[in-house]
Amino acid sequence: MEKTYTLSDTLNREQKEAVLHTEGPLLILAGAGTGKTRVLTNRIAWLIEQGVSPRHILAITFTNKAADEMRERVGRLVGAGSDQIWVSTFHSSCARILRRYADRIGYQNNFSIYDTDDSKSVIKEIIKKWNLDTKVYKDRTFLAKISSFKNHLVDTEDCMELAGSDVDEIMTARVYKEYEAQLKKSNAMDFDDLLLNTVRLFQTDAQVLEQYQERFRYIHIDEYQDTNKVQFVFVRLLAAKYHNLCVVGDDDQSIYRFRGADISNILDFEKYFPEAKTIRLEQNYRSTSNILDAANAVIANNRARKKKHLWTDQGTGEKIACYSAQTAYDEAEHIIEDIRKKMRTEGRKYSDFAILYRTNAQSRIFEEKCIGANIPYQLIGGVNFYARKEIKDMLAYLKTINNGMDDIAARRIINVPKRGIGQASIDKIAQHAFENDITFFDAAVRADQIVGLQRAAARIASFTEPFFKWRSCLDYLKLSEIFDDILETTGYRAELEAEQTEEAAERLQNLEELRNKIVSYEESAETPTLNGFLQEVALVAEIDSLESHSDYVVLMTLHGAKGLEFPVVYISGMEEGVFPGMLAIYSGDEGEIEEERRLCYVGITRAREELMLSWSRLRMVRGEQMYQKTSRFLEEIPKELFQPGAFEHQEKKRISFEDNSYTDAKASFASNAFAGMKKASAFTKAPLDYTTGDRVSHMKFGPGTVTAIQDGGRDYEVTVDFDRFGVKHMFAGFAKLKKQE
DNA sequence: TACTGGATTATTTTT
DNA sequence: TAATCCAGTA
Repeated sequence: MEKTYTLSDTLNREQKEAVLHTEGPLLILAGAGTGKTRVLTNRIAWLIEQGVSPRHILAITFTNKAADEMRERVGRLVGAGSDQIWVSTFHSSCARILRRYADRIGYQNNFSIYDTDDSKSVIKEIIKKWNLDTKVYKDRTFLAKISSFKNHLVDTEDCMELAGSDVDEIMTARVYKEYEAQLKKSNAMDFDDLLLNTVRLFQTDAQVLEQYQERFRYIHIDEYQDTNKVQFVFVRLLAAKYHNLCVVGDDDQSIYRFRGADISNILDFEKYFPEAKTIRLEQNYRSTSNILDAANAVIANNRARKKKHLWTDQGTGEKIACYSAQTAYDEAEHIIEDIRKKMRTEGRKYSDFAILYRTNAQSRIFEEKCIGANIPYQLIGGVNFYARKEIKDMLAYLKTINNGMDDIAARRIINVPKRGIGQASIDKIAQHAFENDITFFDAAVRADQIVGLQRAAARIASFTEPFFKWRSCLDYLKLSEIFDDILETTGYRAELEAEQTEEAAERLQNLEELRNKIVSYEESAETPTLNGFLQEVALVAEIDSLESHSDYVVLMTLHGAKGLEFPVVYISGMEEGVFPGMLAIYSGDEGEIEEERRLCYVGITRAREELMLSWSRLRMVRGEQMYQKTSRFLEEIPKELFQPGAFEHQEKKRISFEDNSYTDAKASFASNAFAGMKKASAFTKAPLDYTTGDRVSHMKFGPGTVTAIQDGGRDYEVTVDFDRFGVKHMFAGFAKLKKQE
């Protein structure tokens, strides 16, 4: 008992309340940095302390990394037994359940897990097979729609019904149906299927459901604001028996609407569980008040949210820095320079810094600058390790060994490395497989019986034959040994070695790294299997690779930063069209802008002590230079929170492409930005209807006289002497000057 | 069958 | 800009 006391002593009143409320549904509204992880870990520890078996506790986290951390922290609190708790992500949990029971819903338990690339390949095949016009029907669109259907528990039948008589919708429904058929035939599930099929399993098999309800009597869901419909149903089913469901979330940090996250899950929690208790955590232990005030000011502009008051007693701290750059290059340089300066003057470590940006495409410049400045950095996101060609190739071999029905995997590697099997042959095999309703691999095995393939048969056999050997070796050879044999037997390694290029060397190195991962899996798993390895690999997130104990500057997207914190945070690209992104602006949907604003809130609240916001006037967007206005989010932060002088300096540098008024109506702001962007990107120098000496008028600055016009390449740079505001330089495309008659 | 080069087109964010 | 696609050639 006394152990529990010390444990609760480190908690504030609300936190303690949340820890002690163990029976019945509980909603913890935990603002950024209010110690929700501490509450969760202490709560789990308390449960165990109360005699609840660790076996009966389930905790769903957002990433594998968060799961590991939580398990470790609970372990430190309670000692032995913590390894019995299920702590994992939604996807891993479902995969684990399905590995046992997928056969009850018509799959084999060794099913493959398709990543987005694989799914895309399936869609592409369908589009090709049906000769659809690729101008009209995009794989991306189908994929997004199918994913959305699955997240909303809409099956192919429902989908067809919903489509009504709309031609495009009917086509989508047909593609969806075919896609499902393909995956089923390949004994494969995509990411969404993991959840959907678990729900189906629970709904069709009362015995299995009951078993897991009994097992998970105490359920915890972290980042609840980012759950979608299927996840909600999954949770509801599991909790239906004991009702001991504790969810933690912050509606202001919901940033995954695009993948189906349904904010009403958290907003309406009390509706679904009328007996629910709600506890709000509002004391922030992370940031200084300047940072917190900025975050609060930004998020206050959102309408769809629960009002809350986050506060801190960490002191006011440093004011917020900002930097207005000419180019993205300049911006990166300044940030890197700032890091170096702080390393010298404040005695910081590299790992104190995080550079955040809206899109992965922005990362490259920072990478370059870090290399140039000799700063060790860790890039999170971008090209996933497991998405690299050589990795996917080798995994496809492993998948084909594991699940011969996996057509996507088999097709991927039938001619990799080159075996002289061309598209024509591959199509014939696929055709034969289709006609005889067998798998692609099996069709390849009997290539010698397929009309027109006799000549290629030997080459195809050289592909299929080794698989029989590998499959029979599975029981007595180690995974890593089979891996080595694949590299040798297929000549994959030899082919790369022969290339003698830097790129090939890098690929070889990546393969070595993959081998290391196999070895470490073999060492850590209690019963290592090929199946298990493939599952683990399919569900790792980029963020899982973040090494929090080593000394690196971290580069990542704002999304990636969720749940993390850093002493010093840089948020770059604070420009309309970048952040908020142009899709959000174009959509005209205020909800989209609000999502971006939440993302901004998440970004700001990552900072503990120092925050710098930066933007660039000029930015290269898909090969085109674009001039953009500063982000509206910047305007939403009270000026007095910024470092004194920071803005005067900006004003000068910013000249006046289009003024950003702090007082002006926000509404016109958005439409201006839109107009400006469109001009900057879409047009090439419309002829001007005024010349030097003409009287013109500007929307904001009023009347003035044109004193100079300079051809700036893409646009004219116009100098105007305004009657009331003095001389300003501006680009004609932005200024929208009207000639006065 | 494999490779080259020109054309085309795409852009959030991630399990 | 960068990745992907397609047509024509070896």
